[in-house]
This record gives sequence, structure tokens and C-alpha cells, in this order.
Amino acid sequence: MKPNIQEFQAAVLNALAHPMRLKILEKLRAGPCCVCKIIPYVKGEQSNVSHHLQILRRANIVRSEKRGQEVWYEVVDPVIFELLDKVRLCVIHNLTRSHRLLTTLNIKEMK
Amino acid sequence: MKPNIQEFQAAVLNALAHPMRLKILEKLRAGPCCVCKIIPYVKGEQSNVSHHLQILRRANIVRSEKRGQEVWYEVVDPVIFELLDKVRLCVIHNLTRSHRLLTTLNIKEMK
DNA sequence: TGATTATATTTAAATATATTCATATGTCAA
DNA sequence: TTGACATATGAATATATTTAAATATAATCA
Repeated sequence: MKPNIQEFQAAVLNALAHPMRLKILEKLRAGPCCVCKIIPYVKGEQSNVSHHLQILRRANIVRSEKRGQEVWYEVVDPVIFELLDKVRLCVIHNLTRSHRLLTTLNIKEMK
Repeated sequence: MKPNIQEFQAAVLNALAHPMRLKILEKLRAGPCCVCKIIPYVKGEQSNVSHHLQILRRANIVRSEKRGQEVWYEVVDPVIFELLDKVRLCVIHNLTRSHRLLTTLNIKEMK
């Protein structure tokens, strides 16, 4: 079976497509970071965070390095952040369209 | 439960994260298109393609319009294509890193 | 060495997703 | 109005993902 680029793209997108993993990457935007800082940031259980880090690692989105007792993670390719910015833009456009639709319909009951 | 942007982002990414849906969007990059053209392009079964179109529709990534007997689809927000370009870039960077690693290790057995 | 800390892995249950098949809906043309 | 075509929907099944709990590993410290 000949591989196609869409499969690779889908693999990257799948690895990104989870709220906790997005939150982890948001934390890593500021630079490399130790798991012990990531856990409280994403407010997740240790084993769950570790599992999600593994998913990001397997997709080559992040890499890890042992520093003494700690493990530090960093994003491999900063293009990931540009990608996430585009996703955010899509979400904002979407919500903006909904909002405009609502005002166009002249519905006044918004809180 | 207070919603957070990551959930919305994850929803968009999830909707994109499938080879067939990426292929559909690639077809729609050229402009609005009828389902009857999409099906042969992605080489999928009619009902399966229809299901995937539904997923893209529900995520507000595409919208459909009936034209007589046909249904035409188009991408709602062109930012989606910029997003997909970033994903492609990630994949290419990834493969390039692998390739460079291989040559750095001076492994000659590549076909 | 033994205890402690940081992190990863394994497992099982719950949930979500993809695919297929059968059928339904709507439109056009004879 | 019947039949053919284009597309959507629903149910059933197979498969993958998420989560939490338990356990394992590895580094550090007393």
C-alpha cells in the first residue's frame, strides 16, 4: 500500500486533537519544561499527563530529555505553534460568524 | 463547567484528522464542488464519503448547498487551507529530520 | 542500603470513531 | 406517477482512544 501525505498529516492532527495535549503545548510555548511543572499546569493526573506526553512524543511533536530526576520536554518544530495559531483563528472566525448571524437576526435576548 | 478554547480547537483538529477528510478538503481547495465529483476523487464508498462530509459540516469546516439533484460543498473559512499548509510543513520537516539523521549516521543502504 | 521522588508503563473499563449495509429522501425526466 | 439518480441517514459491527488505578523504573538522598 503506497503511503500518502494525508496519512502523515492525519497522524499529526490526531496527536494534536485533545484539549490536554493542546494545554501541554501551550505550556511548552514558553520554552522547555519539566513534567513536574506540566502536571499542575494542565491540572491532570500524573499517569494521564504522562500518557498524553507519550502520544506527543510518538508523533514527533515533542522530545524529552532526562535531567537528573526530572524529565524535560520541548517542542521539536516551532511550526507547530504557527499551526496552533491557525486553529485558534479558525475557532475565532467560527464564533464570530455565529455572533454576526445572531445580530443579523436581530435577536436581543443575549446575556 | 467553564468552556476553554482548547476544547474548540480540539474539535476542529479532530474533524480534520482523517485521511479521507483531508483528501476531500484538498479537492475543495480548487473551489466549490459537487459530491458526485468528490466520491471518485477520494475513491471512497458513497455512504462513507457522506458520513465524512457530515463530520466536516458539523465542525463548520464546510457548508453544503443543494443545486437541483446535486449537493455542492465548499470550505467555509480559507484559513483552513493555511492550517493544512502548516500541517504539511510539519510532516515535511519531520521526514527531513529523519533523512538528515540517517545521512549523519552515514548509513549507505538506502534504496 | 532503603526510602523518597519523578516519571513511565500496563491494564481494564468506558467511550468514541470508522466502515458497511440497508434504507430513506428529494429531484428530475419520461 | 413512476422510475432512476444523487445524496443522506440509521443501525450494526469492528476498531481505536481515553481514563484511572496499579505497578514499574530510575535517580536522589538520608
